Amino acid sequence: MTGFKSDFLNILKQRSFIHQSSDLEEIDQLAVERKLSAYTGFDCTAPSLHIGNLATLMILYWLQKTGNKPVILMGGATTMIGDPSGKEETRKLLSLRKIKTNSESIETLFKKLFPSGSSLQDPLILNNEAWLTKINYIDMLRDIGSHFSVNRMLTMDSVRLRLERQQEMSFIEFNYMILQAYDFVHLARTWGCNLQIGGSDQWGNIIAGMELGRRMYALRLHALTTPLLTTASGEKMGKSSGGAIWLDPNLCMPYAYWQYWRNVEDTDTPRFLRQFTTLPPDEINRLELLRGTEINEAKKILATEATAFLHGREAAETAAETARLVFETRISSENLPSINVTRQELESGFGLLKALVICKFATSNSEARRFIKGNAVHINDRLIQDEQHRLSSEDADEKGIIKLSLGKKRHFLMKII
RNA sequence: GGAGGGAUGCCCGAGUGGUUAAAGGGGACGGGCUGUAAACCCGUUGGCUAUGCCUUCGUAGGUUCGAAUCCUACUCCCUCCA
Repeated sequence: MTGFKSDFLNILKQRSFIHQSSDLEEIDQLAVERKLSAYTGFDCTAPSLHIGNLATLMILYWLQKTGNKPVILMGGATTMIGDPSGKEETRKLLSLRKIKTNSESIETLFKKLFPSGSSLQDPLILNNEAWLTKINYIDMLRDIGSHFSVNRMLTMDSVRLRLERQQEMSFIEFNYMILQAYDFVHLARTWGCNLQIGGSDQWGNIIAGMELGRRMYALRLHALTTPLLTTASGEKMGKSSGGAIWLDPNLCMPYAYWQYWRNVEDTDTPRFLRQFTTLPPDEINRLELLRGTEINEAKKILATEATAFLHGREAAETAAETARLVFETRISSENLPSINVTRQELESGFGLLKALVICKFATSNSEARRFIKGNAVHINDRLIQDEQHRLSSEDADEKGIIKLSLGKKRHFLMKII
């Protein structure tokens, strides 16, 4: 019904992943013949990817699932330059060491998400450091630079928007596009890549690569971008409660990740179900029709499925169960974040303020005081208004657990041992 | 190389000698209403051993009873001219 011959494009269409593309018919044909080899490049500006990267990851997942080959490119070298696309100002240059540790930590995610067997569809994980750092400047200018028109580059959004706003654009950033274009051509020649996938802000960089391939070697390369992810209220996705939602479980626990999806806006739920779960379309259609409070059922499924995709089924079920106990039965689950406290430590006087700082609800005693003043702090569901309160075994339940709560949603356990 | 403008809290931005821990807005967080939603209303948004003390308006000095505000030097950014 969606009109493509390949499963790959049909799925992408159904799940609203296609924003812009080069010749879809050709991509369709390649996918049918299982000759599609698509790459996405990832910046190494942070130690983990975040929710904003998820759409491209999902596409790579479907690509592999439908019998084509995903190629993941770590931007070890391009991160040294800094992509100006979609950014209002120059990003500070990262130290080479930082980039290295970032790329290593991101790579572990890919190894987990795209396990290798020994088939043709095994993912390829590469780092452009391998070739870009070996380039000689004069050769580069003669072989590659000569194919680029500055006139044309100035019309690209990444450059044009900066110029129009009279914002600084350094020469190093101006070159970013050329390096990414070269990456595409290199991957095409060396590994047979014929498609590049990216967020919508990558369109200019991607077609620069397509054009370079055509000019240098008459290659037929293709482009596909995903819509920029925003929430219904128009915010960039992935920002919440003071920061990005990271994909690395060490930076964002599965429980917190589950909570993020549980708390999305109603109007986003159907789209997120399609994009970030692998549920069959029938099931999604059914969930989309839920309205009012029933939509909470859909959100729970969204949370569990999205978490399962990233952290595995078991972690997702645990998170779901923890949430169910905490929110629906008010029993504190053992799986909430916690620390152990000895009875001795407790008896020697354990201030509530200190406890709130330890469990990271507050960053200072002053902030903890403010929370208490604002009626935000509960111990075992009992409102505490005395900032001098000292924790004791009397605060614990029969199992010897003290549950600290900040607001309705954040809980932390202190287990007396 | 010459001339001018600027740097304020998470971000934007007002303030040009005392009532300024610094207006206003945004964001974030908390409370209320709800459905762990949105919208809306209210509150908070430097630190501490806390009716007080300490630190903060690019950096380092100085003037003054008193400085984000005045002076000097330095650093960085921007605009115009060459």
